[in-house]
Amino acid sequence: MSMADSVVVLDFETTGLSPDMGDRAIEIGAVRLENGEVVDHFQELMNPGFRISSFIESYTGITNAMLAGAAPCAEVMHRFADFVGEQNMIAHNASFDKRFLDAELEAISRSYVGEFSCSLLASRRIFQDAPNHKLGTLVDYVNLSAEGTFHRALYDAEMTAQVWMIMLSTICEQYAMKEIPFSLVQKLNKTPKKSVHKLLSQSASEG
DNA sequence: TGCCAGGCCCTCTTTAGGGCCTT
Repeated sequence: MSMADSVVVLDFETTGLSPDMGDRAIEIGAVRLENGEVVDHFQELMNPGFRISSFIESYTGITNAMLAGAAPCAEVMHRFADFVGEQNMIAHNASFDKRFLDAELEAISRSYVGEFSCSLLASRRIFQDAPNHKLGTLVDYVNLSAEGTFHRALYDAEMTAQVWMIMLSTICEQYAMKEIPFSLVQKLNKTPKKSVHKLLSQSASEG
């Protein structure tokens, strides 16, 4: 895996489900993967400028008291944009995190050039026998030891990264491939389930 | 103030509905 194939696995905690409805990020966590290893990480709380609901406090464990002392979203997102650089990104249900990344970066007139791939869409194709494809379920399914707290940004990003790497290893073993280019995972994300085997077989035979 | 999404995927589908995922 070359430098160009290193990726940032990220996860947002937010005030709700939709930036279009006024929801904001309250925490960003991320790890950078190179050669199948975590080589860097990022985690910061950020103050959205208003009180978060008791539901979000209990869901995430992030309290209004914790956010009162946090830097504003704008300041944190500038640092995160620098962390991401030009790299591609992965998230579990990437469409969710992408919406918040887009909204928070637009608010500070920053942008990114990397592309997203989704571990949820990939797992639905590769781990078709999993009971469901929630992150916590997949962590159990691939026999990872879960010794942290879910619904905190860095921990969820770390777990997503571990599940992601096991997914790639599973593909490599089943199809005798040495590496999985990011472009192939993006194709996989959009391939109908019934065509996944054909896609991976052809990719393997093309070297 | 309070409203509260959206993309994917299946099926009893395509003139649609509902479950799964994310906070």
